[in-house]
Amino acid sequence: MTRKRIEIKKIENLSARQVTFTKRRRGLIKKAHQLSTLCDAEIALIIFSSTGKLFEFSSSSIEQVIERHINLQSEKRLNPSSQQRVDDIQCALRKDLTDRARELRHLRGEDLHELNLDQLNQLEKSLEAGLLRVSETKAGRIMNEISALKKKGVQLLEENKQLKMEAKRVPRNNHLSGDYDHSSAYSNNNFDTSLKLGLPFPQ
Amino acid sequence: MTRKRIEIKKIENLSARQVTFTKRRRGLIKKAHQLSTLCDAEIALIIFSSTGKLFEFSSSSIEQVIERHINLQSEKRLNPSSQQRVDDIQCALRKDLTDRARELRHLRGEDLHELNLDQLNQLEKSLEAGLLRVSETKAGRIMNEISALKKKGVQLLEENKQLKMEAKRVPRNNHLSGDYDHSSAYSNNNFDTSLKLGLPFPQ
DNA sequence: AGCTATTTATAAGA
DNA sequence: TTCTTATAAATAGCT
Repeated sequence: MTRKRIEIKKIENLSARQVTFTKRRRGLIKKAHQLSTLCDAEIALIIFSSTGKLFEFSSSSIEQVIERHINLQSEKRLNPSSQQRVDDIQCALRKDLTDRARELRHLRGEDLHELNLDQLNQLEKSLEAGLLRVSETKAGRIMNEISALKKKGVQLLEENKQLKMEAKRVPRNNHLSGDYDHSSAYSNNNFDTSLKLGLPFPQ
Repeated sequence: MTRKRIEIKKIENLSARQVTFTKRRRGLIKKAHQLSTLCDAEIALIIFSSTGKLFEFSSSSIEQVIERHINLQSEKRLNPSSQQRVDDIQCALRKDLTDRARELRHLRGEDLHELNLDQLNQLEKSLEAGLLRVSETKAGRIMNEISALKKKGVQLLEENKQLKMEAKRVPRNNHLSGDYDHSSAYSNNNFDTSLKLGLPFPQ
């Protein structure tokens, strides 16, 4: 609907998806409001983001609209008792849980026999994309840690110099330990960070 | 929104209202569908016309979306007397669900900022392992398909030979088409299976 | 969060 | 109701 026409299928890029979700969600709710006002309609709109966050709009009480909807539907199936409803909820929850568990198993490479070649291909692509992102994030994190450590090293070095200068000026009356020169440990800018970070590879 | 801008208030003219209702209802449902598809959101849309007619859209089961909505709202009220145990169960289920959702997002490389370096390392290892298994499974599947195709090829070749021999014995009174030698298509054991399987790479 | 170039949606008219 | 069209509104890609 703008700079470029887009295909209506899941937006793979996370941040783009989030931006679009925010924009279109607002648009959708606005349209729902307009329709209810213009045409005197009763509307309930429930939106769960992929992260599980809830957004909703309703021309009146959303409960009321849902109630009305349920009534209409359940003239066929008897008005479900509250116990029945609780059971339904648990059933739905369990189903969601099972679905996600299956998805997780597949992502871990388990129960792959359930999948056909197309699905395997898709899974493989998804894993590759995820792995790429994780690796990139990790690399960024490591670089940050290295920078931080280097900075700290320089700081310590400075501090050390200061201390030594002061020590020269002041006659030493006490011989506290730990007073030797640490600078050599930091003089090499490429000191081994991997040990401190528990990395799988040395720098 | 078109020939003329209209004010968002109830359309008094009945037929104009009905026309607008029809058009905008379609538009709204279309937008809801697009949002659910583009952003992987779960959406339920319930519309009652002023005449009481019901229209609805839902990305999955509308009941399921409503259940989910009710769940969130009704943790507070909903037979709070006896159902503490039920609530506990649901609470646990929902927690599981959230945990798994988070895990899935991480495996897809989303929301990685939540993780520390150790967790990222672990995640990376898990993804690598999963990817390896998927790739292996896929390779195995492909090999099977290739074997099956080869076997089929050999079979056809045999059949073809048989037919040709019979054709020689029997004086040909009819000249049905499709009677030429297919064997060349299969004589090369390394014929390109990837085309038939729609693989991302040629063998 | 804003900004536009475009795409969509749609009010009015046929 | 359906189609057409002029115009308003929504929004994808950028910044």
